[in-house]
Formats: sequence, structure tokens, C-alpha cells
Amino acid sequence: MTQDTGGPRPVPTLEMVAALAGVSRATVSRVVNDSPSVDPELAQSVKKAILALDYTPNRAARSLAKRRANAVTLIVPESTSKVFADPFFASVVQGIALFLTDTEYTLNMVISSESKPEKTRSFLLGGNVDGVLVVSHHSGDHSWTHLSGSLPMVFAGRPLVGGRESYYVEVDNEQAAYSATRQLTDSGRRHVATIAGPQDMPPGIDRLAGWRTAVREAGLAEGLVEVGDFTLASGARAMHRLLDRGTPIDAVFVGNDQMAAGAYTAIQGRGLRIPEDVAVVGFDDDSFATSVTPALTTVHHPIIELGKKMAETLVNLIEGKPTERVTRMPTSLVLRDSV
Amino acid sequence: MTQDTGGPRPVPTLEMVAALAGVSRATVSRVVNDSPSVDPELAQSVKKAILALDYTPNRAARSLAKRRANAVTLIVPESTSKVFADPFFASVVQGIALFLTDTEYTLNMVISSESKPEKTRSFLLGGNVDGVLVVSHHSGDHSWTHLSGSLPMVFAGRPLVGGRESYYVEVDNEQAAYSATRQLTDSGRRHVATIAGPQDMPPGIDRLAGWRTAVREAGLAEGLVEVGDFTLASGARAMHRLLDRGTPIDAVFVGNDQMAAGAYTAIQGRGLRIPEDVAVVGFDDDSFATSVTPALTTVHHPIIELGKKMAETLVNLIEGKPTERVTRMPTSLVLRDSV
DNA sequence: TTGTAGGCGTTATCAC
DNA sequence: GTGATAACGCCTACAA
Repeated sequence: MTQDTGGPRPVPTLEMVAALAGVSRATVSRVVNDSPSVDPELAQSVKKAILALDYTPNRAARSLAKRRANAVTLIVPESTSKVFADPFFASVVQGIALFLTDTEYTLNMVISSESKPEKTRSFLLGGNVDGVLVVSHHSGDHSWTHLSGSLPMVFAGRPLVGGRESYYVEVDNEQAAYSATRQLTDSGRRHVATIAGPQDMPPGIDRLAGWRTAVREAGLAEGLVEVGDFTLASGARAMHRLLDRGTPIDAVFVGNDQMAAGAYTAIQGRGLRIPEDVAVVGFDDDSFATSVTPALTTVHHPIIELGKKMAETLVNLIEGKPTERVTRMPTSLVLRDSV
Repeated sequence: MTQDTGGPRPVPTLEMVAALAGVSRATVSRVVNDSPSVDPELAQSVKKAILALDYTPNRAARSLAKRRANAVTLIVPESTSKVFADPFFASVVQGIALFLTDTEYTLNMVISSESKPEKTRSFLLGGNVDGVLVVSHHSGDHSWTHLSGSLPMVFAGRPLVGGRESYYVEVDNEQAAYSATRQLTDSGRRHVATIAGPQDMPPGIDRLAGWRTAVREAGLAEGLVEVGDFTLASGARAMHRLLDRGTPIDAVFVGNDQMAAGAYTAIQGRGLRIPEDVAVVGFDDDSFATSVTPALTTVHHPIIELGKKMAETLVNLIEGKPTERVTRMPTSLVLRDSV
């Protein structure tokens, strides 16, 4: 039962506002773009007219005139889209969207089907977009880099190779892993193992490096390493391998929370207690961290912030403002009950 | 070391194509929009010119001329964005994006900050968008419905209230829950409990209803119900309550896989075996299903398909093609090792 | 400070 | 079938 007052009211145009306010279109335009040089009184009446008509500038017309799309697009590599449910990805997108909401840029998304990359390419280069964001978390895959000469572009995560020229935002995985491990060594654990992520992905590599530095500093063994693939199941298997070695283990730093959840099942399945027998520290602070018992001590990512930062960097790039090429987001260790 | 052939080549325009092909802009336009009436030979040479220049139509100009945005926007209610990592949400978006990739519509996303809904509103009504998609999975919240008079709009999930007029796509939760439970009763289980989702969300309500019908048909007790909130922890607690009742239980249908994972810890923590002592069936077929041991028998959602269907419905609506108001997607039971 | 006028790249309506 | 030409809604010198 919607109240219909004579069909859909036509979308108001700048011209209609001008008519209503009794000024020229140029003036209205100035008001809309808050140009400094416009009589305050006039500006007021124009604003009133705008409100009265509920006028919104037409994006297409504006883009056409300014030769600016006022849009940035998020490229989702098809490979990523398979793990689209990756909480990291989701949060990054959320951060991006949140930042852009307060700007004049619109966010649009394309899934770059590998079948026809040239379609994506020409869309991007066709002047329909002012900048590009690429989320390639784990893989470190920075294809598309070749476009960065033609279009501002910001990546999430350190590139696996190259990337000497690409702009990107990442969390300081190594530093975070180091602190997490220090938490273990400082509290007196002497047999600190690690379950690392894949060694062909920056996060896997860097977190392992951080662990290594910490155990070395503490004068502990550097051999207690097993590698998983960031899945819960792989974490369980890796933990079993660690425990099967016969060497004592009283703590483990795990490359992400999902694997940590797997490690929990392995540890507790053998009748060992957390943290009494084995302390566990994870990485990510995702939903697993608080849903397992005991609650997991883990490294918190500011992922949403990372997304915001990506968007901010891109906008700066677009508007020619000075910007850091690489931004490293700080992390923090969240102490819970597993250490 | 990018090969720079004299700065960024200016974006080719329709006019340039016309010049190169030696025809008028009108003709090029016709070719681009493959109008029927154009000499095949001419069309060929025009196409060649397009390829040679790597011409892409300017979206803004096109929109302006056609008075069509060629864009649909996905509204993410801020409440949803908090559970942005919801795998359901992620997959729906993926489906939407996949469908739109093959159309002339662009997908853009806005997070409707509740702080300034009128901004979102005027953006949508300002002629910048041809249609709107709203994902409100769990909540069943169909605010924005009021816009459906002015703009084509499609929702994901059955609305909690009203929705007599809204277009939406959903999975048949009740039917799926019924089949899942039938699997249990048909295989001889006589004490079939359920852990239901929140009773103020359509999926929670409908899945419970499906379970109820099945146990009733089988002549079993209808009282073995505990309610959770779709989280792993709540599933564990609910399972414990069920087990604490003292009544025998040899099977349980759980409202989603996350809660099922929780139920696993409760069951196995008490030394009971799955499926020998208690059979478990979940719902969602998300990553939990295969990462737990034994692998979980669960209901598979065609979530990506649901997203595609939403987009398809919206496009039909926009283009005035006939369309069903509500589409129910079929589900399937994936048999694994937990029954 | 304000208005006039031309142009942004396409589509659409005409004649031809 | 093809080509001028006028919109589409807005911005921006330039002139007043």
C-alpha cells in the first residue's frame, strides 16, 4: 500500500534547482562543489532548493564533464573467490567500503575470470575507473602489476616476488610472530615449537621467520617446525607430528587460528592439557579464538583498518597526494587462557 | 622496467574509431551495440578499428545518453557488516558478481551506515543505479522495502515480516531440514533431537519446522529441542543440555555446521562415538563439514547459485522481463560419515 | 560574484 | 543502410 502521488517523480536535475532558486546552473554547480566564491546568501537559497527537490548530482554527467569516474574497483582474482569466505578477505572489503563511504568514490567489484582477462583489462583502462584495489592475501600474487603504470593500484599483502614498485598495505607478520613467541619464551617455556603456514606465501614465510628469531634469541632449539596449509585439519596433523617426535614440547606458536584449533584437538585428544602441558598461541584472532576452550591467546590483526588504509592510499594516489608506498599495520597480542 | 611508449596513451573514443574506420560515429555506435541494420562489410572494418585502438565505450557517456546507469548496487546493512565474514554472505556476493560479469551491469557496494541513511537513499534514488540487491540473510530484515516502489529491488532470504511485495530468493530451509531429518529417521534412529537456530530468524524457524514435521511423521517425540545462536560455542552448550536431559538420544539434526562442530566436541567429549552412539546431520556444508572427524553429513546450499539468481531476477526486473517474485532454490543432502 | 556558452563521449532522431 | 545533429546533465573557462 505505497502512497503513489502520480507516478515516479522525475529525478531532479541541476537545472531544476537553478530554476527554483532563481539562479544560473553555474551557480548551483558552484554550490554543489562548494566553490569558495559564491555569495553566502545565494548559497543558502540554493541549498534550500536542493533540499526541497532532494537533488542528487548525476554521477554519469559529472564523470563525463570532469573526466573522472569517481569510482575505484576491487579486483577479486578468481582464485581468491574460491576462498571468498576467507574472513581476511571479507574484513578487508569491509574496511575498504567503510572508508569509501565517506568519500566521493564509489566502490565496484569485479571477479576477474581468468577466461577473459582482457575484458577486465579494457574495462579498467577504458577510463571507467580511477583506481584499483587488489586483494590477494595468501598468494602474494601481484599479477595486474603491469597495469600500475597506467592506473593507480594498491595491493593487500606483500607481494611474493617483485613488488618493488607496487603500493601495498600489510600487517607486520614477522614482528607479530616474534612478539607472540616472545610471550612464550618469556614465560619460561623451553620447548617452543611452531606450526607454520605454507612456505610459498608471505604470511607463512614471515610468521615462521618471526618465530625463529624469538627462539634463537632465547637460545632454544630451532628445529621444532612443522608446516601446515592454514586449514584446521592440517593443524591437527602437524601437531600430531610434533608430538610424535618424542622430544618434549611445552609450547607451540601456530601460524593461524584455524590451525590452532586443529592443534587443540590433537593436544587434548592425547590427554594433554592447555596451557598446563602445552601453551598455544595463534594468529588472526578470528572467531575460533574465542570459541575454543580454553580461549586462545592470539595475534590480533587490524584487518578492517588495513582495508581502510588501502582505500586511503589509493585515494591519495588518485588525487596526487604524497603517499607511502608500503604501509605496515601494527598488530597486538590478545592474552587469553591458552598460555 | 615497464616499457613506456611515450606516456599514457589517451583513452580512445568512439570518434577516433570512426575516423580510423572512415565512417560516422553513428555507425560505430551501431556496431558497438550490434544493431541489425549495418552493412556486414562496414561492420567488419569498424570492428577491426575497435580492436586496433582497443576501444572501450565510456560508461559515463553511455549512461548519460541512455539514461541508464547500467549499475546495480549491493546494500550491506551495517549490522550485516559486523558478520561480514559470514560465509553465506560472501558466497552470495560471489554469485552476484559472477552473474553480473557477463552482463552490461556493474556491481557496486555500499555499506549503509545507519548514521546517514538519507545519503544512501538519495544516492540510490538519484538515478545512479538501476536496481538494488539486499543481503540480509539471518535477520530477515527487509527495511529498504519502501524503496521498492521506486527502484527494482531483490532480497536474499525470506523476510521476517511483510514481504508481500518484495522480490526475494531463498533456499527451501524447511524442505531441506525435513529431508535431513528423514535421513535420520529412515535409517532407524528413534531418538532424534535438534539444535535449532534463533527463533527470530527465518532460517532458524524454518529448519526447526522441517525437523518437526519429519519426527512427527515418524511418530517420534517432538520435545528434544534446544536452541542455539548459530555459533560453535552455542552448539556445544545446546548439545550438553540435550545430553543432560537423561532421555536417550541417538541422533541430532543441527541448524548449521558451526553449531554441529560444537555438538561434536560435546558428544565426543563425553566419550560417545559419532555416528555409532549419536548420528549428526548439519546444515550449510561449509568448511567445517569436511574439517571435522568424522566428516559431517550436511545439507548443501547452492549459495552461489542463489546469488546468481538474485542478480538474474534483478536484471529481469530492470529490463521489464517477466519474473517470479519469490524463487526457492533446491538443496541437497551430502552424505558423509556422521550418520 | 555571477552568468554565458561550449564541451565531455554516446545514443537517438531524423533526413538522406 | 548511413550520416548529420541534437540531446543527456554537469563542469568550467571566459566574459560581464
